[in-house]
Amino acid sequence: MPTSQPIPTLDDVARSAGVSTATVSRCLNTPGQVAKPTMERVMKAVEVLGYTPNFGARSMASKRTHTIGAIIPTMENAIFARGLQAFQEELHKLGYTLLVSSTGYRPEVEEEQVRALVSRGADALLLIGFDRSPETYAYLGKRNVPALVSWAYAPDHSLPSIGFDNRTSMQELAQHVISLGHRDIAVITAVLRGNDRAALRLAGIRDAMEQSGHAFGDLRVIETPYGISHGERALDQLMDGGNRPTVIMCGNDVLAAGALKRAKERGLGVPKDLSITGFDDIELARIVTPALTTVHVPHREMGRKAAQELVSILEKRGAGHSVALETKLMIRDSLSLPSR
Amino acid sequence: MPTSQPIPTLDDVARSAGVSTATVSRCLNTPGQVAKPTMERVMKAVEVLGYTPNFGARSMASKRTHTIGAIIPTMENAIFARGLQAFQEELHKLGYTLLVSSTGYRPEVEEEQVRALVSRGADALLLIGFDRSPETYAYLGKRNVPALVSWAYAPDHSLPSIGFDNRTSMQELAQHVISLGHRDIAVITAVLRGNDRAALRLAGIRDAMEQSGHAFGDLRVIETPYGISHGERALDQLMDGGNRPTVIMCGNDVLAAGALKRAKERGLGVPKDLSITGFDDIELARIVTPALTTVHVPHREMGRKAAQELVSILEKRGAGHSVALETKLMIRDSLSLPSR
DNA sequence: TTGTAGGCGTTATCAG
DNA sequence: CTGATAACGCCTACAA
Repeated sequence: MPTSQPIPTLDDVARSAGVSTATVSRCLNTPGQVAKPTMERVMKAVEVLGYTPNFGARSMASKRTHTIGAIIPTMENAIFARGLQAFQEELHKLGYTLLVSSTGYRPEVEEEQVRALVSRGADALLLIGFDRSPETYAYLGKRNVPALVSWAYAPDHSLPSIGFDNRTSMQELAQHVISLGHRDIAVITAVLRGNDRAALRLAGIRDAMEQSGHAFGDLRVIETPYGISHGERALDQLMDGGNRPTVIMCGNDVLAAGALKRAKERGLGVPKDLSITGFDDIELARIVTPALTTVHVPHREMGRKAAQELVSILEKRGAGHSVALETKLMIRDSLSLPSR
Repeated sequence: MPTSQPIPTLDDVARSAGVSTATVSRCLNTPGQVAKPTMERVMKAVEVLGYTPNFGARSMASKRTHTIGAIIPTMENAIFARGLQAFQEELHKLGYTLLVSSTGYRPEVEEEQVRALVSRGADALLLIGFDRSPETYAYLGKRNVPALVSWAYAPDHSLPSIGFDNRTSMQELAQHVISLGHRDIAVITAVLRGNDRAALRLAGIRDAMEQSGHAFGDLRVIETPYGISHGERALDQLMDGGNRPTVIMCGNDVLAAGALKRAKERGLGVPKDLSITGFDDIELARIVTPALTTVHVPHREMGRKAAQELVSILEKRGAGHSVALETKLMIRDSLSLPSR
């Protein structure tokens, strides 16, 4: 039975090393200003007592926490998991800690989460996309919390962003689809409310259609939550109705994978009878058969850059500037000429 | 240009509402003990000033942070992402916040992370598996930090665990494989160092072989990092050598998906020429063609239960008890009788 | 180079 | 039901 030791404090270390608390604090924070022998005595005491500084006290006294908060829709989405992992690794390198919180794609809880992270002392925040309540923006401004938007790019916005242009990226893919001859297009998109990335991708498809000058059947759009099974169901809805599309463009790879799976189960040849496209280029896209034609997004790079920018805003006290990352069309096998 | 307002404190709220700080604190923490009109005045002031309590100060005064830390190998692994998401959702329901940290599968950094989380005031910790340095265990004991192990189950260990028996789960799958007639088995496993889950799964395969009483070719084992591409490479190694296996059992679905992909590229029919099995049953397993025969692990339930147990340990001040979760064999299409 | 002492924003105890 | 007031553990001038 381990004895529940009292947690050692700076004071305990000071006493044990025979110095003042100020000296111990200096050993830990500004090692340069301490004489070597003193330093050694102190570090020894730290070691022996198993001392770890109390974060709350430290942040209260110094007004800085070296903590950065991130609010994402869900970690279960591979793109966020991957970006966040890179974000946290980079943060760690830079001496910061990550505090995560997820909304579960419920935009209405974001403000509460922002407040929670700020109250926990987050020095700055990483947010996904621009679509959020005015109250949240107001709070951020009022508290003067540095914040950076990712997974989106809009240089003229009040918040700096590090990401990519969802609209033109999807537009490029749509142009390619159209150039192949597709005129009956359907879309499976993530839920649009509170999700500007999804909305912009859909807009990109419409842009491409308009600009092509061709005539199209009406664009059927199914809006559905994130998840393979939702992609499967959406495909059924699309194919059970009359006038079937020759191509289904999906808002992300997961929906596309679901649609693809279901299409095959229904005996449809992909891409022979039906073409399907994705977005994101997660590993899943390479693994399914046929491999998904999709848009590659540099999630890891985005996470890394976001961390660097946030820290630079914090330490250089600058305003932060936006960075556009390149996406890339990944031509694979799930898209071909239309079957009819 | 937003004016950078000074951050309001309890004091500001108190002054603005014409009450003492104690009353404001009570309004926020024990609303029952405050008169209605007072309450309203205070909440109004809170609203107007945009007050958010300072976490550091609060935790310092109350000795409790309502924060639980989790240290996982990486969020990029879907099983952890999923479990963690459920963990955080449940925690949120129970009024707690999650602090995450990842080791990137480098066991040597875990102790530092434990200290970091504890110093940040984590009331308790969630850890993955049992394989860690004695120093880490010692620190946990010394500081008396409640900790719970997940993704593993060992009721007789010093730390309570909520998870499943990796060894017998894999053993069951191996028994099934053997019962089908396979005698040339190869294994692709995650790196074993610091990963008892992987080691136990491998042991489970050996158990099944021994207990079957059959004679086997020697068990070739490839140890490789996490990732689809590593699964692909491992398959090449296995199939480029002489005496090819009739089945490859993989330590997780991601490695299996990589192996499967590569096998198909090499023109091998799966399962006709080669059977492949996975472990975890992530969505990927259902999506690939042929669908993976694997072992289903209730990741979400594990995360949820872990959160509940941890909070119960904290609030009932009990020792915590271990819970074994059931895994389930998922018979799908990537495994069949051996081809020879 | 080292020590002293005040203050950071809350909560909790104890009176009223 | 409400108000003083003493911690909580650390940092940082300022002094020595």
